Amino acid sequence: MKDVKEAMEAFHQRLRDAGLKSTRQRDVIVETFFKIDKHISVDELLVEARKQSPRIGYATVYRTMKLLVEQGLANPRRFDDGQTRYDPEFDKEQHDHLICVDCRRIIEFDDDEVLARLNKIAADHGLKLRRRSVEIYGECQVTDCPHKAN
Amino acid sequence: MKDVKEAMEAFHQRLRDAGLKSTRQRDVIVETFFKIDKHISVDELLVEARKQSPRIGYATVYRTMKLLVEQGLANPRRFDDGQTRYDPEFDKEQHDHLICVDCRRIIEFDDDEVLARLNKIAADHGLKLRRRSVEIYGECQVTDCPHKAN
DNA sequence: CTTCCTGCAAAATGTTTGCATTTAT
DNA sequence: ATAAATGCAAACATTTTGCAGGAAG
Repeated sequence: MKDVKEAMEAFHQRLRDAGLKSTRQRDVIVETFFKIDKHISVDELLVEARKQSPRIGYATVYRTMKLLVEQGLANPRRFDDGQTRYDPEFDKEQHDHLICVDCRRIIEFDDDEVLARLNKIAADHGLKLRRRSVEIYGECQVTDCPHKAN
Repeated sequence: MKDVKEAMEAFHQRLRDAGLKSTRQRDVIVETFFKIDKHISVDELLVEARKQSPRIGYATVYRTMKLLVEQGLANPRRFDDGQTRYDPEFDKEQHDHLICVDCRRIIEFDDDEVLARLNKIAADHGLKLRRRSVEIYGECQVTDCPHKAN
């Protein structure tokens, strides 16, 4: 997320629009989420948020992330490790993921050619593409993968 | 799966190669899995398998599916509904999925152009594609979607 | 007769919910 | 004042594990 302030404003606007309340906990969680700007899990987010506000509980993080998803500001992702992770989704194209099976490194990509083709495939089946999820799992061919030895 | 017999033979061969045992339960589960040939969940598989062998437990189904996955005869999939489902993977190209968000219908597809592009993307990042997961979520544009009304 | 497998129940995850209390509007 | 949010613990759903007994090689 390039502009955390902008994201927070969008968030507050959505809260107002929905008649929901702005609270310290939500602000801490959401701001942490946008600042970190990586594929963060609820566990990790809780740890970070507690540095700001130590009494925050799991439930609040879950509820806040659900809210962000509903408001279109975050996307839940589930890769191969059983944890739901979240991506900021604000002023940004949807993107896809390349995951190293050796070190679990996650690389984002966005490829017009793939997307165009997926649109065509959907259309050929009478559907309109609303959302897609493209993940490539690969193994390192170079020696820069820190966990390659495993 | 076109040829269940062939699939079972492959399964038994893998068991032998790995020094594992062939049991009634495994046979029932695996044969059911290959016969059904759809994206089946553990729950559904257990129900079906118990028609053949009523005392089969959850754990055995989980363990058998894990085994099939390890042996490369099944692929776990997780779409948007929180359940792990399995696809047979035998003598068959890996394929991808188009999911109708209105009726949850799942259409399989396999597109060389997409695959070629994904291979290139992986290579460009120094990885070798080992596996991919491509899902398109779309909404019906025609009137043949049974749950469109929802 | 040894090793592996099964079924059960218990444990371990990850996530959601109910409720009394607190907080924002 | 009212409605919504929090934190805690309990409930849930799914998957994994420990173990005693049973079956396969």
